[in-house]
Amino acid sequence: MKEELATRYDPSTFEQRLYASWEAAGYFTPVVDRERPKFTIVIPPPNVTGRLHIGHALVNTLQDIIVRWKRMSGYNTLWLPGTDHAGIATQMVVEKQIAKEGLTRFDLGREKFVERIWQWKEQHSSEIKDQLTRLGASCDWTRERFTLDEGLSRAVRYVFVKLYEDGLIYRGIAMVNWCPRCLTAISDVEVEFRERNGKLYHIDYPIADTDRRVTIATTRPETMLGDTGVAVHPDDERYKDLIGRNAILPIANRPIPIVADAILVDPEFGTGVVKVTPSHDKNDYETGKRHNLPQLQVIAEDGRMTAAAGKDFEGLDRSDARKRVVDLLTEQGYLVKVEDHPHNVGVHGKCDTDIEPMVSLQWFVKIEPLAKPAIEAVRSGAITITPETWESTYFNWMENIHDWTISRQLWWGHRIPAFHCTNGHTSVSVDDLVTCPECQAPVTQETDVLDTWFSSGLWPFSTLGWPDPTPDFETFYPTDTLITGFDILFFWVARMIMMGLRFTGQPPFTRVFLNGLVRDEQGRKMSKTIGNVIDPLDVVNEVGADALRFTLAVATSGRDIPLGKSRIAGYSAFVNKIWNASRFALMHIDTDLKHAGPIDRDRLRTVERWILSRLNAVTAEVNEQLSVFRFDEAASACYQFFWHEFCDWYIEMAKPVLLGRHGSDNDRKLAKRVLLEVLDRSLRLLHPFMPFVTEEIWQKLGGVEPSIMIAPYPIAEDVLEDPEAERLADAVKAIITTIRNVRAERGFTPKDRFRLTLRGNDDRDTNFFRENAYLLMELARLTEVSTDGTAPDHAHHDVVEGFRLAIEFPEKEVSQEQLDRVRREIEKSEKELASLDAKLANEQFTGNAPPQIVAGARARQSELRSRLETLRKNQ
RNA sequence: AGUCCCCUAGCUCAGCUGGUUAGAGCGCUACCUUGACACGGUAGAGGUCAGCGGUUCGAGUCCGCUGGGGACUACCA
Repeated sequence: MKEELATRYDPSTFEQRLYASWEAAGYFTPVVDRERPKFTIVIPPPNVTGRLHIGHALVNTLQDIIVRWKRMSGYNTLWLPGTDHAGIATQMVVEKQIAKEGLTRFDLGREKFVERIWQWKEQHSSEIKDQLTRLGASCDWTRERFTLDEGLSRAVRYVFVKLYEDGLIYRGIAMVNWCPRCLTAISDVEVEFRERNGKLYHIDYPIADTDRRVTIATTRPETMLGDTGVAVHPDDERYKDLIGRNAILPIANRPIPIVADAILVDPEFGTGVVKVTPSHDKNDYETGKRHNLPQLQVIAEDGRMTAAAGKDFEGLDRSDARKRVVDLLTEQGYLVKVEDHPHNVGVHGKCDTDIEPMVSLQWFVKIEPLAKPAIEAVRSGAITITPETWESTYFNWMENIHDWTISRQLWWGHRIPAFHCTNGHTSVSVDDLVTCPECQAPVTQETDVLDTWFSSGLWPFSTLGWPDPTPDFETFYPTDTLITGFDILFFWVARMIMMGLRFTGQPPFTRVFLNGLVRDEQGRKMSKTIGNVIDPLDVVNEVGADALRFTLAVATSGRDIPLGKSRIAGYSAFVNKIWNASRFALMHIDTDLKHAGPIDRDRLRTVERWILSRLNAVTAEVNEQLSVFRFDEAASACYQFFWHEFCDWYIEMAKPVLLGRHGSDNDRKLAKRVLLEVLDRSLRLLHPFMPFVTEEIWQKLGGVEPSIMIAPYPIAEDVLEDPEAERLADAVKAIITTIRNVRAERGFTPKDRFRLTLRGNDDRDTNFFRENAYLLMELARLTEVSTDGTAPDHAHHDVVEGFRLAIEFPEKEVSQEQLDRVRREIEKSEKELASLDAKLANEQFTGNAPPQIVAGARARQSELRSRLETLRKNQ
C-alpha cells in the first residue's frame, strides 16, 4: 500500500541511499548476452589527478541521461567507467608533492618515483568514483578500468608492435615541440598559442669583406647565437650580389653564408633578409637541410644556453640570454630598432611554458594512412558528429595532419616496448626482451614512455578485453554513442577513430556528441581568478544532484553552457514542485500501480483525455529529442508539461472531483486512476534527468518493478492522442485566462464573483460547457455559467477560441485606462485583419501557399471579424 | 591569414526543412498566505529578431555586404 512522502523535499535524506541500493541490486551491470540489443558508452576517462569540475558534471550527466533512457527503453546497457593515467599531469602533481619533502624525481630515481605515483593513484582514484556516484552516474563499476592496468597495457604494447611492424611507427631525428620545464617532447595538439605583446628586434649583420650591412628582424634575438646562415630571395635585386658571400654574425663574430631560398623568404616582408637558425626554428631547420647549413644548438633541453652559445652566455636561461644579447647588440651598435610586435607564442598547454623547437630523436606515428579511413568514416556517415558543424573542423584537421610524436621523456606512462642492444639494433616486442633477436647481445628497454593519448586512443576496445576476443568485446563492441567535450576532438576522438578502424576494422562508435564549455551567467569562462567557479559537489550538497543535472541538461543545445546560481535555483524549484505535486497526488491516490488495472478509456471525461493526450505528445517529443541529443528540448518539454500543464491546469481541474465537490464516485475513481497514471508516466519520463527524486517518489507508487530505473521508458501510443479533447481543454483554459485577466484589469479581486454567459459555435460545444460549467465556476470563480441567456449591455464581451462570452460585472464605472486598453486591443486586431484581408485578396498567396496555410488565414480572418464586432460592444 | 559560429525581451538562450498572433528560464510590476507547493498562485509590462540590400505570394528563418563578438587551425622572420 502507498506511503506518504516527507513534507519537505530534502535530497540529502535519500540520494546516497538510493544510489547504494541501485548498485547493490546490480542494475548498472548488464548481462553478457549477444542476443539482446545492446547499448554501449565508454566514459571519457577523467585524469586520476583529483577533483571533478563542472565540465565533468556536465559530460557525465549527459551520458547518464542517454544511458538511463536506453536502459529503460529495453537495451542491454553498458556504461563503462574508468580513469586515465594522464602522463604529464599526474607526474607534475606528484613532483609537486615530493618537492615539499625537498626532493625531485631524479633524487628518487625512476623506479621509486613511479612507485610513489602508484601510491598516490591508489589513494585518489576512489575519489573520482565517489564524485560520479554523487551525481547519480549509473556506471558499471564492476568493469572499471585504468589506462595503465594490465589488460590495457597489453593492448598498448600489441598496438605499438603492430604499427611498428606495419611501418607506421618509426624512430627518427626531427624537430619537435620541446617543453623545457617538463623536459619532454610533446605533440602538435598539446601546443597552445597565446597572444603576447612581443618585440621585433632589427639587427644589422655586416657583410664580410665589405662595409655593407643587412638588417634582419627577429622576435627571438637570443637564437641569433645559433645562426648558421642568412637567406634572401633569389629574385630579390637588392641582395642578388650578396648570394654566396658571408655575413659576419655579430657578437659571435662568425662568418655565415648568405643563401638564396625562395621558400623561406618573402621579399615583401620586412627587409627581405632572414636569419637562419636550423637548431631552433622549424622553418629554419628545413632551410638548413636544403642548403646544408650546419646545426648549432645554443639552447639546451632545460632552456639554458649551451657552451656553443659562447662563454658569455653558457648556463644563462633563454630569457636572460635574450636581455644580454640585446644589451651587447646595443653596445656594439648592431641593434637598429625595436618595435612592439604582438604575436602568438606556442606554450605547453599543461604548464604554460614557452615551447622550444628542438631537434631530437623521437618516436612517431606515420599518420596519413590512419587518417584517410578515419576521414572516410565520417564522410560516409558511418560516424556522425553532433553538432554537425564540428565535422568540418574534423576534416580540416585530419586533412592537414602531421605525424604524431608519441614518445615522451617522462617516467609515468606506458614504457615504449622497444629494446636497444649494444650493437645498435632496436627491436620491438610485446613481451620483454633480454637479448637482441639479431645478435644475442644484451638489451635495455627504451626509457621513453608513450603519449597518454596513445592508450586513450584504444579505450573503446582495450577496456573490453581486446585484443582477446572476450565475451565483453564480442557483446559490447563497437560502442554506440560517445559523449565528450569538443576540446578533445583531436586529442582523443580522432585518435580513437583512427585506431579503432585500424585494429578492429569497425568505427569504435557510430555517433559522437560534443558538448560545449560550461561558462558562467555572463558567458565568461570559469576561472579561479575571476572567482566564478562552481564546484558541482557543492551544488549537489546544497540543492541535490537532480537540480544540478536538470539545469545542465536544459542548457545543453550543442553550444557553450551558461550556468549560474540563479539558474540552478530555478530548476531546484522545479524539483521541489515535482515533490509537492506528487505529495498532493499521493494524498488522493488510493491504489498502487500493481493493482490499478487498465484505464477504462470510454468513460474518461474530456479533461482526463486531454491530459493523457498531452502527456502522450510530450512522451513522443522527449524520445525524439533525446535521439538527436537535444537535451534542452527534451528536458524543457518535461518541464513545461509537468509544471504548466499537469500542475497548473490538470491538478486544479481535477480538484473539484477529487475533493468531492463535483461528479460521481465513479468520476472520482477515474480521476484518481488518471492522476496515478500521469504521475507514473511523468516520473518515468523524467527519470533520466532526475534519477533520485523520481525514484524516491516512484517507490511510493507500488510498481511491479522494484525500481524506476528498470521500469520501461514511456513510448507514445496513438490511442492516447485526442485532438478534440485538446481543443476543448484549450478553450477552457483560454476562457478562464480571459476572465481572470479582465477581472484584474477592471480592478476586481479574485473574491469578487460574477455570472458568465457563454455560447459555442455549435450545440456540441455548448453542451460541453453546460456539462463542464463547474470548471469555469471553480477556476475562474463564477457564480453561474449560462449557456442560453443573454447578457446585459454593461457586461464585458469577448470571443475566445470561437466561444462568445460575456462577463457580467456589476455596473461599475469603467476607467479611462480600461477604455484605452480595449481601444488598443481593437486597433491591434484591426491592423492584423487588414493585413490578412490584403493577403487573402492576393492571388499569388492563395495560389501558391499550401492549402492549410490559406485555410488557417481564412479561419483567423473570420475569428478576428467576429472578435472585433464583439469587442466594439465594450466601448 | 584561413575555416567556422554567434548577434532574437533587462540577462542567458530556444526558434527544425521559410507559412497563422516570435517563445522559455531568470529578473521586473501588481494582486493573492486558496487545504501539494511562497522553491507557491494569478495577471501584467517588456522585442523595428545587429544594420543594409536581394530571392520569394510570404524572411527571425535562405543568399550577399557591413558592423560587433567568439571559437578552431596555421603562423612571416
